[in-house]
Amino acid sequence: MLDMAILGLLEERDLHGYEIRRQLREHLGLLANVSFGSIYPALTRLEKSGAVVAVEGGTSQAAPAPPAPPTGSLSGELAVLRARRHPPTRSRRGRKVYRVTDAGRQLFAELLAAGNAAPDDARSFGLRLAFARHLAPQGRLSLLERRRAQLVQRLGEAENARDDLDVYARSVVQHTAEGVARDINWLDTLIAAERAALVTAGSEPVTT
Amino acid sequence: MLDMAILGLLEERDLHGYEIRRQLREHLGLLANVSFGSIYPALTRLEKSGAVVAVEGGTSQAAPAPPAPPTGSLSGELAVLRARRHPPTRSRRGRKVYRVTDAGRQLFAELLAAGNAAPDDARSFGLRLAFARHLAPQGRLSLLERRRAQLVQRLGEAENARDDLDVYARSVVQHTAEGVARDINWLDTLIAAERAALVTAGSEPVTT
DNA sequence: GTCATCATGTAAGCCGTTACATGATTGC
DNA sequence: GCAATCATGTAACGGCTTACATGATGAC
Repeated sequence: MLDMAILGLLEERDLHGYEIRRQLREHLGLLANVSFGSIYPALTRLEKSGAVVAVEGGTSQAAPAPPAPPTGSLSGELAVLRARRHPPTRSRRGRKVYRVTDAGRQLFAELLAAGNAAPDDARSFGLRLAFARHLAPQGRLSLLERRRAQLVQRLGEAENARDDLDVYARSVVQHTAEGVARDINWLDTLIAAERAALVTAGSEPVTT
Repeated sequence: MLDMAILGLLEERDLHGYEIRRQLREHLGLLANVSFGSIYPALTRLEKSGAVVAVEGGTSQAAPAPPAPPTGSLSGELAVLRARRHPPTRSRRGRKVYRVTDAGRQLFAELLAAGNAAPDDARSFGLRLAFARHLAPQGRLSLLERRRAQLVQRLGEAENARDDLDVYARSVVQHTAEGVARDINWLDTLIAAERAALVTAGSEPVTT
């Protein structure tokens, strides 16, 4: 899961470990507490497996990045600008900047599509959805629908909402259930949007 | 954390591993997927450390349970009734039924109070709150307030809500933030209730 | 010159998982 | 008598955390 997150971030632009962590915590919010003790080994692993390479950065800033699909990605450009803001000067010592390889991109695609039935928890779902733009339209749709089905089931099972719980336990259970219901509504709007996009895609170009 | 959950459940009534698991998934919803591979070792560990004992059950049903503080616990009694519903007959083979000891109760109290500053994640907080009735009023209050502070902080940090995210990532971040805000509101009502209870406790007996 | 921040890494260990192995009891 | 469910346990491994160790750079 961490691997997927790292590859996903590197798909936008080249990064070093320290930066990756920051992106993870600020950017995504999910995986907020991921520690260096996880990231560096993960990067080493990915490098050994050929999914990423360390570009002896110097001044070489972000790769042009994959031609960037028209799907709303001024994000990349803005990011480059911001990165330039506090001066890139010289490559501060070590700073191993990593770049994703073709193999890495493929691995990312697999990881993203994987768990295509595996009961993914909230975190892994959130992460996948955050990278959903790298997914084919149907892939997005099935991701959303799968998640929805899971939540519906969970809600159903919780319907045995025991009344033999004390105030506190009951409050927790109830609040959780409401949260799940809310998530389902959210998913419904997303699913509707995807469906709409799928339909219009046939006739006219999508305008995000 | 599992230990705490197990002890908490055993504090209501004696249980065997299989039942514990069911309670965990149906009852609490949290820790829904906890597996036997976790539970049995945990029970063994707890038994070795003297926190629980295996009562060679036979027909000996739930212990009278600790005198049960007046704080709304008809739950225990109802539970005993239900347990009796599908016939206790004879003790089906192995069925190691565990009972919490005094040491176990003390351990539970410690575990419950612990992390009294440790940034507890949603799960561990939910679990603690679910067992909040075993906590002193001030303990409950500080549990709630600590959690609230954490969430507020998290929301604050997320306020750097980047606008350079694509549709999907942004949706995830936003939805998550709304969820946190919702949690804070919930905590506020709980905190208010606790405060009110604290105040009235001085003058008249609490009527839950 | 010293402190905060940036930056990388290693080692030990926790907490849980999956997969496997086994067997009793009940219902049909 | 066979399957489904109840019930307990073990072994291997995975992923992430904490704590530790190290050092460069920039600000003041």
